Amino acid sequence: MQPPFHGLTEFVSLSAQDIEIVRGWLVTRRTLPRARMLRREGDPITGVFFLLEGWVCASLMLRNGRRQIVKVYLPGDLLGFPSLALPAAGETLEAVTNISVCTISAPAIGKLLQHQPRLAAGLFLSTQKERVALMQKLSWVGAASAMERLAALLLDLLGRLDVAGLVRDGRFDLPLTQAQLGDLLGLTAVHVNRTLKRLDQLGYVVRGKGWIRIVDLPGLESLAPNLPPQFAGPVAWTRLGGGLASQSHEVDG
Amino acid sequence: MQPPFHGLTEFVSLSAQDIEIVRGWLVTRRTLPRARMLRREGDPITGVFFLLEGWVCASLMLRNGRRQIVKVYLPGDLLGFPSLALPAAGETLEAVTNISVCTISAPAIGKLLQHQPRLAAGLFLSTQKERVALMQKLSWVGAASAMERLAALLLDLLGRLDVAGLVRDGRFDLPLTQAQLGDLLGLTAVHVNRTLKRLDQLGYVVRGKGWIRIVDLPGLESLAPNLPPQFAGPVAWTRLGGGLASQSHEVDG
DNA sequence: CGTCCTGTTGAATAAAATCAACTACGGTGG
DNA sequence: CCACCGTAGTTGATTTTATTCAACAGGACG
Repeated sequence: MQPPFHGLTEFVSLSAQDIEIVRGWLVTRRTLPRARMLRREGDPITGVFFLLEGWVCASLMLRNGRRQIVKVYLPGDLLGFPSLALPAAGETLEAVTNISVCTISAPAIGKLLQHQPRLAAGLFLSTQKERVALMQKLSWVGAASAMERLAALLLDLLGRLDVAGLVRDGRFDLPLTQAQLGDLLGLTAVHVNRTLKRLDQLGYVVRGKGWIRIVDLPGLESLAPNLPPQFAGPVAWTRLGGGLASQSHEVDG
Repeated sequence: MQPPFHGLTEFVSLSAQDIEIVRGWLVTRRTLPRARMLRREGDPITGVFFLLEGWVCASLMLRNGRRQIVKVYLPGDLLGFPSLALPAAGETLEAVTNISVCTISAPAIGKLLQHQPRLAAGLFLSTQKERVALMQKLSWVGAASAMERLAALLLDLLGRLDVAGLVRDGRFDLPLTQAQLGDLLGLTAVHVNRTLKRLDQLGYVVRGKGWIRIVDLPGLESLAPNLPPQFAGPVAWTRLGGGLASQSHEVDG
């Protein structure tokens, strides 16, 4: 299987050395079974992960006993970056399915940030993209009804899985339990169940065990409170592919 | 007034050239009145902002007519980075109070990412910190009661304003209206009002017009669903202050 | 064959939203 | 100077949405 590098080359074109480094990550590849924790909140920070196959979710535990899943990671995603700013992990990373991941040590990231400006810029922009996605998720949970949240989530997953080549005829695997969907959207499992049933009855989706099919895409899109943002792509505002520009600290108002 | 650079030096020590660049930002300083938009969702991306004085909030509009404030920025914060990954702004930036800001053009950020590895690494980690904060906010909105959300928000503001030297005896200015607090926490203004009143009556806080005082800090902390995370600080996992290390793509499992 | 997990459904309950007044306040303009 | 208006805060009554509690069905798995 071709490693899913689409996320890394989205914003910048990598140098030969960059590519060599990324390929180097692959030697750490290993598989983990469903429900295994890659890390728990509070664990010391060892590094980050590159997900090759399967689904992973990042979650926070709250003192009131509830948990919030803050992100579902799909093949090609980089995991664990937020905790780099912390002395101990701020998020639990749990395999939702059997997965295949690579490990990248924190010092390796440090060296990369110092010596591989292209790759570093790519990671930087990729991180900003994650922030945008997180902001949108916050807007779903904070300001949308259960139906709107579910519609937005399904569209988000559809788009991201499509990029990874994991959608056929609008149908994709959905390995999350309804309880996990609830933790993700700030709803109870019971309410997720009722809402999914309603989406089904209204003809938006068809459900099977472990999968779902989007039947009425325009309908779902009109239900969703916002659409997945368009990203800038490699021809961004900065000529990161260009030669060495002047180092003057150019500033304008 | 000393410019609030505490956020920039939190993770890395800057080189002389880095510092020169940051000081260069200050020449773009300007003031804007309360309620002025720095940018609207959909505007073309010109660059990012460095907030010197006042409060700014970043928000998303939803199609259902509601809006979600995703972040309140305080003096010393860098604004607008997430939209660098987008062709058009993904967030509206609005001055909550009269403010003083600097502008940094997108190409300037691009050059910085290529040629100033220290500063770039500092911005990178600062961005990860923002992600952690956003993840926590998502957990409040998705999995906490109105009282818990308000307690967590007040503690967050207290801590951040304290760093900026804007707290005296537990009291700080709170220029947000109750409607804005509602948009921030995923509640209605009416419910924010009732909840604040309850926090007051229970002896956690004292309110005045435009300010609030935290009277029972331990009490509020026990109410909050999670505490502000500790950040790694300048002695992080990576020797960004050290000399040039080998460029080998070090990886471990 | 039993047990656990996941999904499903119903009934009762709780939390927050909605609707509607009303107050206080600051600014604006006559 | 004062009347007026819009904004922000407050409170009560009612409704909606989602939660909670409870029970049961189907499958997977040991």
